[in-house]
This record gives sequence, structure tokens and C-alpha cells, in this order.
Amino acid sequence: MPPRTDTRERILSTADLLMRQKGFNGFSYQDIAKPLGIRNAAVHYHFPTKADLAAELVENVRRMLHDRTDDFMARGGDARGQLEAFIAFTMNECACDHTVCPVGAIAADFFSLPEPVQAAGKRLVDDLVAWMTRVCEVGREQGQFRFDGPAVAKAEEILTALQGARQMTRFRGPAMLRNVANQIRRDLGLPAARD
Amino acid sequence: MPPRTDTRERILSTADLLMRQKGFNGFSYQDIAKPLGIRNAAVHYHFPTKADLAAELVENVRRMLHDRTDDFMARGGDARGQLEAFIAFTMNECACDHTVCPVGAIAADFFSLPEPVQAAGKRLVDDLVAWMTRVCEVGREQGQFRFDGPAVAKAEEILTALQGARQMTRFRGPAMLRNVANQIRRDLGLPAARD
DNA sequence: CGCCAAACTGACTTACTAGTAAGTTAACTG
DNA sequence: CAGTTAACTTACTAGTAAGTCAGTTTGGCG
Repeated sequence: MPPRTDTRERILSTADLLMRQKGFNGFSYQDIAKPLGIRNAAVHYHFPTKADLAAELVENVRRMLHDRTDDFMARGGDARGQLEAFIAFTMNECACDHTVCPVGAIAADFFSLPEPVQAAGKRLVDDLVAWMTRVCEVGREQGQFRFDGPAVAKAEEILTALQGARQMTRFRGPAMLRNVANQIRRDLGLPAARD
Repeated sequence: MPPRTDTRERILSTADLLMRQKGFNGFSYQDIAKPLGIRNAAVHYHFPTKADLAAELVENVRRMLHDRTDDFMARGGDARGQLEAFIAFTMNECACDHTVCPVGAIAADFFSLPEPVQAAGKRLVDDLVAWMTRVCEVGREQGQFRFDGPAVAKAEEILTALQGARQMTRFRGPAMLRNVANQIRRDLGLPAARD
């Protein structure tokens, strides 16, 4: 049965935005409660500690990634389509609300994070790398992508470049992310998108 | 004349480490003062606000970069040597103290930062991109590097990949940064370093 | 209707935050 | 030697952080 209110979901979505805009240590339970018109304690009712909240946020992203990619992981498919969808997703989120990805949001503050949040981040990154590695493998086998070296290294390069670009966009504006996305395409032998 | 104590320098170096390990919002004046055996107020004496401290940290990095690269910026030189030195510097810092670069440290928390710190970050990123763009230009002209597209896009890709890799290393271990560095080399037509 | 439990509120604690103000020490300076 | 100043300490404020707990509202159910 559905919950009687959607408060829990609204807390998650508010916290998600705050964490990706300001980092794990850059927002408080007050910052979540105020715009939702609820009290501090209501947030604690749903998420006893901040670690619970952040870990669930990261885990949700991992589940979403899993849902979107498990078909490709199992049966393969259009590698270029997977890559372009990820780039588009990244650019869209970045343009909409100037957020970084959750990995970037917790990576910088890593050594000030509670252990469960660190662990959730590790699981997400492992899944991301596994998926992108498969995308690179399949893309090269099918002749869509051209690159030297192991697929995992190429995958890690693509992911880290996009993550870094999304962060640096805050200093240099959206052109940077477009440039990096295009360079990733060129390196793979794909045509760059027009700016 | 030299200052009568080195407290100011020791504050800077302690804060630098803390900020790059835990992020701007992940450490306090207490965290600086305690290991130095001084009081909270002594830190405020040298750096009235946390923004003053962080902005100076970032500005110091920019000056260091400038000092190390102004000869190359003015007269050109060995592009591959510049790139390799930067990769080595990045890998060394990362391995020593598990820090991210100052850009990464403040990028994630960007929208919770005081304006002077944001501005200092922008200046540093602008200088970094200008330098790496020149490295890519010179490297391609001299036939050391091979890549398609504008040099600035390649430069941004290299910088963002290294920054992202240095962060993700926290989740995946040092192999990730080595992989990314090698993939950057391969993409440029350079031989990968042995692991 | 009355009961129960989920979903809160109000009021609170404890700990820590950045920052300040006034006083102290010790080295240099005239 | 007296005065000045840099470099602090001690003691503090006001605000905010996460987290707790006892009580209240609200909707569903027998």
C-alpha cells in the first residue's frame, strides 16, 4: 500500500538537490525542512541520521543506473546509444540545476563522511565503471568505437572526464562540459556534436 | 624581514591538507588549531575569516602553477615533459595523502562557498586550462601529441579526467588514476607507462 | 464509536561553529 | 630602559548543527 503522505519522497528530492549543489557538509536538516514546511524532527523521523539519508540518496542513484542498464549489461546492444544517453543525461542535469553527480558530491568530502555513505559511494562507482567498461568493450567489438588499450581504462577515462567536467563547469560555464563531451567523441572516432 | 614565527605557514599547510581531504565544510578552525598546539583565536589572528584562509590557499596553488609554467607559457618547450610532470605531480600528491586537488575540493561545495573562494577557484581553473591548452598546442605542432579537434577541448578533457580520477581513486584505489593517466597517453599516441 | 499506529510537532539537549574582545608575553626600537 | 607592536591566550558570544523525546494529529479499521 502507498504511504499516506509523500513527505519522505519530498525530503529525498530536496536533500538530493542540496547535496549535489553544496556537498554533504554544506546543508543541514533545517535546509531540508524549511522549504517543505515541516520541522527538523520530521526529517529525523524518516531518516534518523544524516548518514542514513545520504546513503539512501546514493543507493537510489545506483538502483536507477541499474534499472536503466541491466538490459544492456545482460544482452549487449547499441554502445554508442548508451554513451550518448549518458552524456545527454549528464549535460541536462548539469544545465538544469548546476548540480554535480552524487559521486562528485561525496568524493570531495570523502574523509569527513560517515562510513555507510562511503560504502554506498563505492558500490555506485563500481557499478558505473562496470557498465561503462561493457559499453566500451561492445562498442569496440562492433566497430563503433576506436581506442587503444584495455576497455576498463577507457571507461574510467570517460567517466572521470565527465565527472570532472561537470564540476569544473561551475568555474568555467557550460562550454567546458560540451568541449569535453566532444573530445571524448573525437577520441573514439565519433563525430563531435555541433556547439 | 622574516616573520618571528612560522605559525602562519603551519596554519596554511594544515588547512590545505584538511581542505583537500575533507572539503571546505569538512573542517573547522579547531581542527587546525589543535594539532598545532595553538588556540582557535590564533588562527583568526592570521586569517580573520575562513573565506580569507581558503581563498589564500587556492591563490597559493595558482601562484605555484604560475611559477612552474611561466617559462613554458612564454617561450614554449617540451610539451610532453610538461604533461608528464603534471601527471607525476598529481599521482604523487594523491598517493601521499589521499588528497584531491584544490579545484576538486571546492568544486563540489561550490554553492556553499563564500564568494572570494569561488573567485579564487575561477582564476586557478582559468590559468590551468590556459596552460594545458598551450601544452596541447605546442605538443601537436611539434608532432609529440596526436589528437583531433581544438587544443582547448583536449586540454579540458585531460584536466577534467585527472581531476575526476583523483577523486574517484578514493572509491576505487590508486589503479584508477594510473589507468586514466595511461589512457590519456594512449589517446595522444604516447606509450603507456607500465603499471 | 474507540483503538491503533503512522506521521508528525514543539520543545529541548549537547556539541560545535565562526568569530570577537580584552588582556598577556616577548622581541625589537628609539 | 620605556614604549611599541606582533603574536598570541583566555574567555566569551551568538548562532547553528545533529539528534531526542514526549506529546498530538490524522486516517484507517474492527
